[in-house]
Amino acid sequence: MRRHVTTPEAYRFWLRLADNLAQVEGRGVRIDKGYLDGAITQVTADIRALEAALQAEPDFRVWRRRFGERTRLGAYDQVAAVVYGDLGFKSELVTEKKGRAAATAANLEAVAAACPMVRHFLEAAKLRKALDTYLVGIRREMVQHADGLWYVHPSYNLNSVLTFRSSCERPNYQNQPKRNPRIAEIVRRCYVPRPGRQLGEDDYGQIEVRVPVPITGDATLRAYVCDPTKDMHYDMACQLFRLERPQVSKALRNIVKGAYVFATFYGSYYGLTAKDLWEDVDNLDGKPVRLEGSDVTVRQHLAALGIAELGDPDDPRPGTWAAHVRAVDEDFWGRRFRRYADWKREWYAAYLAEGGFTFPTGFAVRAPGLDKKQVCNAPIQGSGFHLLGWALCEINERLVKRRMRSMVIGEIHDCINFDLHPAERDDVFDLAQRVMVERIREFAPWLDVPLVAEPEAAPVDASWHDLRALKAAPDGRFVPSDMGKWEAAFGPWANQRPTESQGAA
DNA sequence: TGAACGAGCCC
DNA sequence: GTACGCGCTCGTTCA
Repeated sequence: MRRHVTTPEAYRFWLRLADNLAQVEGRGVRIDKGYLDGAITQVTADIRALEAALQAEPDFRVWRRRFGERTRLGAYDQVAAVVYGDLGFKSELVTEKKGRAAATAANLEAVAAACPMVRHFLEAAKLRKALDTYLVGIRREMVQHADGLWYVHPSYNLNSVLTFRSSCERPNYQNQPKRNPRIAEIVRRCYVPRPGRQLGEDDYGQIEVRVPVPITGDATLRAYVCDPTKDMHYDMACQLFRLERPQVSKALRNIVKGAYVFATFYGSYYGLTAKDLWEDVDNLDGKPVRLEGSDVTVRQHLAALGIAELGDPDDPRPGTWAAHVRAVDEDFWGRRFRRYADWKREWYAAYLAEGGFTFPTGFAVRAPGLDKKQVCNAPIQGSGFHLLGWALCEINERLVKRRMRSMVIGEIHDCINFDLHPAERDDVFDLAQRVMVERIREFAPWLDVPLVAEPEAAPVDASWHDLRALKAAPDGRFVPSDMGKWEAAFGPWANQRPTESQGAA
């Protein structure tokens, strides 16, 4: 029987990463204090306005009657008690421990159409999250440097995650809002580069799909990440919704990617994914999703095929959406990704027999009582982060050794964040490309699939919200992927050079 | 005062 | 038979 012991190389790598992340913490990320103070004032006022509108609704009298002086306009349990207890709406979801009607956005969204009070509550709740967790959280952690400017110093941990990823706190730089455009702008505009410089990122593309290829040996997954003409999210969208690829919009592909493909790889199943898909295609920011280049909604299209209802996920009757997604699940694991499914079974069985498992990066887990999902996800998520961590070490050490002015200022699991000197921008992205895509094989010789690095940059002196994708031009320089959009938004690309006083590199 | 809970944000 | 992976931070409630 194999004994699972972390290798000396893995220990050395972990200490090296701790050293490099300590340097990253020491530098910190600059904050636009003037903007932050203004944003706190503005968002506070916006919340007050929504609270006033909420209180003006007739339904609010019921809330007031129930809670009186204890009324808290932001309390989830209060709005749930009023809506599901007093106003007669039926709750679809219950809380985990106490089994009460859940006040989640997913549950309340169904009520909001008929109840303006709930609509105001949900809108205010989003802004409160932005204000309390993010804006006020940033201000609490902000310190002034000798240059007179303000910075936060997010702290990275390498000892708190089961899968040997990092975590981050005070503030958590790894969960700053991104998906909701309005909230993302409010918060990300706080983060700015040092004067005369620009923020940059380099992301590992699809790392969580590439890493399992050598681990599981799945040939279908290998083809998806090696053949640029293949796209598994489009393929799954076609299969799930019985469409041809030109009929699948980007929006529908993204829904399938998050609500089906990744969820299923992570261990979910049709009982949950069918419900999420059913709801998501009917409500993308309040609107139903339509077929590409057509007025027909996805729900209408399914109805025309004879699939008109979700059905009971626990007992799916033929002709329901749940039964259809169950059949897709069976095809997903039984045919399409058969080898991946076999690997999961074998990997978990070996864990039960041996009491542990070892990542390809040399990290060993010896812990009883882990379930199959944890055991199968850990080596993939953890190893993906280790690739990023090794690249961060190489890049940071090189930038320091060459006394470059550009610096690594953060890390978010599969991406590295930079504060760039404009004159060094191309050198940094070139270095990152070579380390992340080519030299990474020195660290991970087991990696037998190509990796891709996806660079992004914001204009000089612009905020984290203004990042845009770059691509390598034939001359080796990095230019905006969409030059037209860049220049429409930010002016001539030629302006993204160092100022006179900064000189050349 | 601290733990538990429920909620929402990220990859 | 399966039954969404890994984190951090917030406000409220309750002992």
